[in-house]
Amino acid sequence: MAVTMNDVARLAGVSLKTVSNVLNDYEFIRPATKQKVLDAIDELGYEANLTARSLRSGKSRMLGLVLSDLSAPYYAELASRLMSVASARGYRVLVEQSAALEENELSALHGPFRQLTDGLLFTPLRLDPDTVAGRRGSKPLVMLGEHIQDPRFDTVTMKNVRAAQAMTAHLLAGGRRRIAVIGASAGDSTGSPGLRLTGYRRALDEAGVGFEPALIVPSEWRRDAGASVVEALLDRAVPFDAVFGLNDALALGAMHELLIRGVKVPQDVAVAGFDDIDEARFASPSLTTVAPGMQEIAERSVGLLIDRIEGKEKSDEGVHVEAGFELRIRSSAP
Amino acid sequence: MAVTMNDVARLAGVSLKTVSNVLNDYEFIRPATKQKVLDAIDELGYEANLTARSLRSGKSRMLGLVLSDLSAPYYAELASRLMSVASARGYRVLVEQSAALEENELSALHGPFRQLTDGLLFTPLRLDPDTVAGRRGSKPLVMLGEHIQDPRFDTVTMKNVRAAQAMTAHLLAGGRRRIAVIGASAGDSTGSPGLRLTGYRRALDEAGVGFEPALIVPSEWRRDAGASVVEALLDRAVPFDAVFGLNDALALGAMHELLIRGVKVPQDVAVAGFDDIDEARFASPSLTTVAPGMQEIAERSVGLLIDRIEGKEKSDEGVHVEAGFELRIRSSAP
DNA sequence: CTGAAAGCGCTTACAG
DNA sequence: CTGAAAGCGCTTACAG
Repeated sequence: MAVTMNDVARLAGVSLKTVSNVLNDYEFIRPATKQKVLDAIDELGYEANLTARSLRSGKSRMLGLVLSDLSAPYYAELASRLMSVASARGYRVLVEQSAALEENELSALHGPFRQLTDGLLFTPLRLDPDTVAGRRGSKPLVMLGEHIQDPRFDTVTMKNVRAAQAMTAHLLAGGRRRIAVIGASAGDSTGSPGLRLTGYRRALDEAGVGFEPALIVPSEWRRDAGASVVEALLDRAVPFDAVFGLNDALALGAMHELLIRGVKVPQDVAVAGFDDIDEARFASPSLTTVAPGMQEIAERSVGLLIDRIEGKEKSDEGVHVEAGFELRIRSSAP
Repeated sequence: MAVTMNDVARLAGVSLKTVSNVLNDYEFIRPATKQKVLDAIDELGYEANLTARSLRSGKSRMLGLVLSDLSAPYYAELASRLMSVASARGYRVLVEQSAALEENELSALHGPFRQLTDGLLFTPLRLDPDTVAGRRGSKPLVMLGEHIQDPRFDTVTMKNVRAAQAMTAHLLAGGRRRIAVIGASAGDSTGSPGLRLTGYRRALDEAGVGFEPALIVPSEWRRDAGASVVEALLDRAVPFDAVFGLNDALALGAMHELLIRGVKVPQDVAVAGFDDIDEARFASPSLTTVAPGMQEIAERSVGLLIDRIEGKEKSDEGVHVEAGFELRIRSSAP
């Protein structure tokens, strides 16, 4: 059997409560008593049982993280940083993949996953705000991303509109006039696709360039899907002189297909992405993209969630954080 | 307060034990009784408290996964699959990043992380076998990878030597004679670098090509490190006509640097990698690499670990699984 | 088949 | 500053 607090108390010749006091850094404790307890802990190799602590205190010091697919590079890099930040504050992160399925998002929101964790970092792709509001339970919840924009929720997001606008302006400044957008539908106005498309349209308006729906192509945000879309565009003979992929994975897939088809990047077609995943820097040609302040997103979201859990953030309304961004101009769209 | 089993028992008019029996699928239970309990559960929206269950039963239905860095693409893809496989068997995965630091590996092996989980999928990069054997505790442990090769441990690994040999033979068959290996030191013979280097040497021997230590360059297995190594090689004017990167990330970084320096791939220098991450297919040129049976590794390792946890695998000795591999011949080394 | 009781290992009022 | 006791919500022998 494992060593318990009782064993420690017995060896140190004190009560259970005193051991608990030492473990929880209670301050009014005689140094000699504390030392006896510490010695006993050391001698027995005692380690607190986190499950028991969790049952009694109602806190697990675990954060939940729900995202669609951990193997998508943006999520992998984000999850890695979230875990590091959480770890520095004494929390672990339990990840759940939703596969972008509504039922999985729902069960992550109010199922057993939820009671295992003290708070949730939630990246829904399907659920609507009212459903989330209805099922959110009483534990803290921080929304990551922009699928749900609702003042009721704490949210950490990025400057999607302005970043996409800046990137489009950059492409226009380079003389591109027929910029295909991959990863959104022409009618989108909400969520990451819609916001980024809005930024694109604003830049077009500012430059006096007409919006052409045929250049807006929906796609999953994956490499293979980006490649397929370019294939279709080329086969349909829609002329375009730039591709703005709404995330890097998709942009890299698109670029791959262009190069295979003998289209020169950036000479014939410039390519830009969004996310600045590590892969973007090392692609050939290296990918021009938007760096959305991932470290800032990680720090602010974990910080906000833990502050809610620990009662340090008490605002009645949702707290809204928008991380900064930078354009990374590289060879694919100089 | 949350709904408890007591509330369910009261509403259903049965004892606690009966509710527990229903929840745990005990078979000898009157259908009518069972229905009453099920109705009460439904009416109250009862959900079992996993922490309490875990404290009492000693099982958390969580698997630990320790790896150096979740943002490395191979680990991200592997973790994603491990989580899916575990989920299908009713387990969650709690991930811990070690940053390839010995102290982190140690604390993951026998610290609080360990008691939270029923078993561990462990990818150590620093610890030696005796240390692991001494601190492994009593819970099941499955080693992933080849840093530790020791009959005492359950291990799931890949055919490193034969795969590297096959890839090297492929490069030799393409007429390459000066194949630089990036990611190992000339003296390595164990661990992933050592085993893959051994395969390389065997292929050289078989072809009667001499081994040249100057062509073996150590490097972290990351894109940026791969790029730096190529920079150094070119600056030192070491002639080479192929690069075998011991993982894909590094190979892709190396390829990027070659292309920037005006070296043609594959005409001047062929490039091959190891892992077949999704990125390899969409690189330009697409990367020739080894597909190490990642899905098989995920299924076998999770399966073995859960079988150990549930007592279905009782072998006294370590079970050893070696997943198959395939060469993926693409444009970077046709 | 079902019930009453003990106990997993902690934390937390409550006394003193 | 410290002790004795209760209780978090389950599961599991033990009776019946």
